[in-house]
Parts: sequence; structure tokens; C-alpha cells
Amino acid sequence: MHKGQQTRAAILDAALTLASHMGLEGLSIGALAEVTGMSKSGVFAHFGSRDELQIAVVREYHNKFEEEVFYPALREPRGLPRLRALFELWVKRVAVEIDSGCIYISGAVEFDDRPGPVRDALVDMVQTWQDALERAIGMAVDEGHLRPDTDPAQMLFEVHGLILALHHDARFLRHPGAVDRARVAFRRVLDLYAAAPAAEPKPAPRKRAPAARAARS
Amino acid sequence: MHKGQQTRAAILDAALTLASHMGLEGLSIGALAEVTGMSKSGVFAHFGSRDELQIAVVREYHNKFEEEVFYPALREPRGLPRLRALFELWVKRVAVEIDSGCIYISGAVEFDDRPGPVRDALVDMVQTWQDALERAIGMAVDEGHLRPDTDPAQMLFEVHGLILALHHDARFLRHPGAVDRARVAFRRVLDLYAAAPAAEPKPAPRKRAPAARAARS
DNA sequence: TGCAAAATAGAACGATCGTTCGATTCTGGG
DNA sequence: CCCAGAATCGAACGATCGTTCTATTTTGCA
Repeated sequence: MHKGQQTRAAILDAALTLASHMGLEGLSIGALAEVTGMSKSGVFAHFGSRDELQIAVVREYHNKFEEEVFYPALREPRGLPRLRALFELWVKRVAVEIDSGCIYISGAVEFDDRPGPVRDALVDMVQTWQDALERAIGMAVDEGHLRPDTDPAQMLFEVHGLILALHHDARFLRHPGAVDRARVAFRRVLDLYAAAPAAEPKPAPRKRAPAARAARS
Repeated sequence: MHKGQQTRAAILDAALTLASHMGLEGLSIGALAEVTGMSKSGVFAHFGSRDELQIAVVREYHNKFEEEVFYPALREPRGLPRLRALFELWVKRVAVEIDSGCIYISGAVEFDDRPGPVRDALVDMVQTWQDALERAIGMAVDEGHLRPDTDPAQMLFEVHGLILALHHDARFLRHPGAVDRARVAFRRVLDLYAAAPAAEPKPAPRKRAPAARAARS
């Protein structure tokens, strides 16, 4: 049970770069076979259906995303430092990688009106990531780094919008200054939500509402 | 020269609703023929190629967008009132219409990596709309409604992000409160850029830099 | 009302799609 | 080393795609 998993991983890797360019819907088994130098049926046998292939790609992207964005940010201390790290790594992931578009973003547009298992998997992963971000914002509130009346979901909405605008302007419109605009805007959002700077650090962090969704792996 | 234009308009209308659901890439001539009750070649003859059909759909969407969002907002006085109207109509257009997703947004994702005439047309129309918005922001600065050091392009980036986040959360994640979140966020952005409220209205509006791009129709 | 021109239908094309199936090659533990 | 089982191939399927071509119908002006 060695060679199978190995080539499956190679196929998945090629599928990920292919889907980053053409979208999940643009992923074809024929093109994938040509890229990997295999036969169509050889590729197909590893997944059993196109849906399963797309879901596997989404999962693979999810893992890479966690590895490059989420886990490294966990090394920063809770609160503002971690929040900054999450955003900065997110920006790098979305726009700095030259070729690879964000499958979370392109997938959201491709599957916003198309029910099915692929959409379900995609929603699940995006929601997991957003929950993690919302939790990080909540921690920043608890630490006294953000105003105590901050609504984490609202702030998440605004920060997420900056990433989407970055993706749009950098990849579609090819505006060169988009990354800087995103960073500037993030600083502005942070300023708006920031607790009064010179005040004493909050001694008793308020109790956090339990997260509505459990974190996964 | 009557019947032709008439059926062409009917086809285009069906194509627009179809593309709103399935995306511009999901638009197929066969499905379009079935919906309109015509033959494939009958539909095809009106456009000459699939690219031309997609471009016609993009143009049609552009016209509808101008009619529903841009022109009505022009009835409001320059500055903040017009800016508010533009955003509010934009929000309604993007998310309140139940079925129809925004072709500007879905098209941006579908064609961010795919060169060709469709992408060119799409970029052109989106850029035209963004220029108009940027100009409206500039007017609000001139009127003294926004801080004189406001960077219109930066503010546009932030406001555009709110629309994208709204589209994402409402259509893909199906979050019910997304529209309200967008409105709240817009008010917050406006507050940040707002000129000191009690100050005297600026007597001499500063000279505006000429728009880099001419407005079209 | 007749007739050229415009509009539409119908059939066929090559290509590609996801998928199935039987044959063939490869692999790794006994 | 051998051989069961896994892995891969090659060919074919029905469907759909955009497009082309020729016929047929429909339209609107003289």
C-alpha cells in the first residue's frame, strides 16, 4: 500500500495548481492526466468520481492553508500580535504567490448557486477558517487589545472584505498597489476597534461567549 | 429589421438570468436554446461566436447596472448624499435580488487568469464603474463632506471590499445578517473619513485631479 | 400581394467531457 | 522467486460542447 498513496499525492498536487488557475469547475480529468503523464482512467481510479476529486482538492487546499497561515500565527501571543500575524500571512497567501489563486474565494463564487457535496465541503472549510478568525478576534477583546464592545463577527466581516478586495484588485484588475492598500486598510480597521491606547491594561478580561462552532484539526 | 433585434433581446435576457446562476463560463448555447424554445443554430446566429455572446451578456449587465444603480444615484446632490445612495443601491443590487448573482463579481473570479476578449470587456466595464465611484468619492471630498486628505482610491478599495464580503456571506455562506453588516460597516468607514462635523463648510473646494479614465455612457 | 432578404430550423462535424470495463503491468510480502 | 492483489492502461460509451452548412420558414417593403 505504498505506490498508490504516493501517486495519489502527486496527482493531488497537480490538481491543486491546476484548480488554482482554472477554478474547481475547470479541473478536468483529461488535463490532469496529461500533466501527470498518466492515463485518464489511471487518474480516475484514485478518486472514483469527479466530485470526490474536487473534494480532495478542497481538503488539500485546506491543509496547505492551515499549514501556511493558521499554525504559524499560533506562535504569536494571543490578542493583537496573533491577529496581525493571521492577516499578514493571509495576505501573503492570497496575493503574493504569483500563480495560485485562492480556492476558497474562487470556489465560493463557483458554488454559491450549485448545491452538492463539493459545495458542502467548501462551505465547511471556509466556515471553519472564519470561526478560527472570529475566535482570534474575541481573544484580542479578552486581552484588552480591542474595545470591549467589539462585535467579532462584524470585525471579521470587514477584515474579510479587505482580503476579497485584495484578491479582486490584484488578480483581476492587476492593480499593483493592492497589497499595500489592504495593509493600510487593515491598520485603519484596527485603529477603529482598538482600545484606548494609554489606558491601563484591563485587569479582568470579560467572559467570552462559547464559540458556536467547534474548531477542527 | 424588427424581429431580429427583438428575439435577440429576448435571448439576451434569458442569457443574463442564466449567467447569473451558472456564471459566464456556465452559459451554454444548448441550454439557452432550450430555455428560449429555439434551435441551437437559431440562437447562435444572433451572436456569431460564444465569446460574442458572453461579451453581449456583460454589456447587457453593464446597462442594467447603470440603470439601477448609477443613474438613480445621480439624482442625489453631489457629495455624501450621492455616495450613500450609490452604496445603498449597490447593496440592493448585489444581494437583495434573490436569484441573480453579480456578474461583475463572478466574472472577475472566472476570468482573472483567462486572457481573451471576454476578460477585456469585463475589466473595461468594472473599471468604468470603479472610476465612477472614485469620482463620486472625490466630489464628497471637494464638497467638504470628507476629510481633505482622503485618498479616494483607498476608500474605494475599502468600500468595494464590503460589497464583496456581502456577496460572499449572503450568497455562499447564506448568512442572514450580511446586508446589515455591510450597512454598519459602511457607516463606520464613512465615520473614519468624515470631515469634522461642526466645522464651517469649505468655501473653496480644492481643484480635482482630472480623472485618469473618461466616463462612458 | 409578391418576392428578395432576413430569420430560424435541422442535421452533422470533431472535440472533450466523466465514466465503465476488461486486459495488462507492476509491486511487495510469503 | 512467485504470485495474489494493487495499480495502471487503452479503448470505448453516451452526452454535451461550439460551430458550420444547407434547407426552410417568416418577415417587411415595393
